[in-house]
Amino acid sequence: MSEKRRTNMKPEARRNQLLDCAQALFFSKGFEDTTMADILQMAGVSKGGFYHHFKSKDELLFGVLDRMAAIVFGNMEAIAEDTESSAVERLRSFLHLRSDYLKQHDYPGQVEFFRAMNADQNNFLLTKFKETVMRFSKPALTGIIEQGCRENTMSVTNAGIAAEMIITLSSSFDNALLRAIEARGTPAADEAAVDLQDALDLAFLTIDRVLGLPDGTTDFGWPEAVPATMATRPPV
Amino acid sequence: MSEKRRTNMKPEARRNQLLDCAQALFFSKGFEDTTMADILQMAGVSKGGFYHHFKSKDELLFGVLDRMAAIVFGNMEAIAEDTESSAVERLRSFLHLRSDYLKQHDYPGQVEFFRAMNADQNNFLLTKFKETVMRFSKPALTGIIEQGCRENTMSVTNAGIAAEMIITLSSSFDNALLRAIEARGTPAADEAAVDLQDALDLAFLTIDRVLGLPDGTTDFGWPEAVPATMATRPPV
DNA sequence: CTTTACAAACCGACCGCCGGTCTGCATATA
DNA sequence: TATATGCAGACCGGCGGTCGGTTTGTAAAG
Repeated sequence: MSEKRRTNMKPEARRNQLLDCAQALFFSKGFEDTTMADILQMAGVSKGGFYHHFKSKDELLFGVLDRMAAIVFGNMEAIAEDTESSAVERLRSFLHLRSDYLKQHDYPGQVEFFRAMNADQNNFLLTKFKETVMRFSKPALTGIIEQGCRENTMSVTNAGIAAEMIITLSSSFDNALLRAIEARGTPAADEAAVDLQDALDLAFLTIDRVLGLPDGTTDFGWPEAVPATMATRPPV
Repeated sequence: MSEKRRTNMKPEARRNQLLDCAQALFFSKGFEDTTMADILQMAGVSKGGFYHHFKSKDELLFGVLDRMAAIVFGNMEAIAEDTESSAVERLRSFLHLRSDYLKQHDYPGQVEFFRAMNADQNNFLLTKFKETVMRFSKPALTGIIEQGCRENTMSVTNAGIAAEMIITLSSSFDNALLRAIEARGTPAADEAAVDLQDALDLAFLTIDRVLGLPDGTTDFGWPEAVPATMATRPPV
């Protein structure tokens, strides 16, 4: 009668499948609103099966983030190992990684993603995501700054601390971005767009000044970012 | 037989009592690890009684934070309404609110508090705390910066955005502070202390430069902060 | 080509707990 | 006594996680 189909898979394959399902669900429904039952149903595996591969739901999240980071920051190694270019050039490349990524992928989707990540229910996910970004990008940026100091184009007393500050700064305009996204299609949209542009400009101006570079050396790398953001469809 | 003691209280009194209990528990055990049962037991009230005054556990947290902020940022109004002093003086006063608070209260306790707040289980609490700080302090700081622009001592294009950035910056050394706290009593303590000092210095240097002030204009306001931190007792 | 043996993958009923609801009672005031 | 409201506590659905047991792949022994 009822077919009790069962598919044994190799550990790595099953692990990846579970990570796939979890990633899709976490980033659509949110971390807290995704239940183990959701994941199990989507993967077609039982509770016992799941907990054979992961020891908790949190670990599953960490697995997702680490896997993502490994992919997203793949380009970073090229910059990190680039010994030809000047420190300033490498810094600019580094800072453009984010905008390059945004431009190359479906931007409206990214905006929705950002919106979802900043909801209360995704607090934990967002924090862990930021931690992951910090972990993966700090070493490379530190190296760049150290090179800049050796070349006398940058001047800081502690490259690691400066790197940390810059990575923090890179998300200092998140608030403005979130407000701009929420303001799409409302009367407050124009003011929010100006604020967002100001926030972007100020963030990179600050990076210049922290490192002792001339104003205007660094930029977001996507001049049309603000209009592009405002042009995405507001949610119904 | 069993005495069914019951104490009807005035709504405001009961509300405050519940906030007191919740505050004590949230900041000792953490938000997620504090159950409703814990709070109810401590307050000596039933579930029905509690939910008559608050509609959820989250709302209780918001109540705690708002009440705290109203007290902690009480001093800020004096600065905000101070029309005598120069913008730079007011900025310095504003930035010293944090160190003044730390100095005046039991510092080892504050360190433990900070440590606890940064644990995973308090993620939500910490985020909401930061949001509250932002909400309460941004208007005052914006006003100060606007004054500074009028007086031509500061130069920014968007005072509100600059204020937001500075408030973000003020917690940019949280990472270094956390590492230093965790390193107390270990061989890595000295290096962590140097990093922390560097992070503090860089944060305020950055504030100077964001606002176009001479280097060294602003500071944390507590030169002995780092040794004082390292001297607190590490946990067993 | 079996048979046997064992580890690994997997199942799903079950558990403890948590935040929140609901019905109804106790108490203060008029 | 009538009414409003502070309050009690049994109850609920759902959650993440556990555990004893079953199925499956595999490889050595017969």
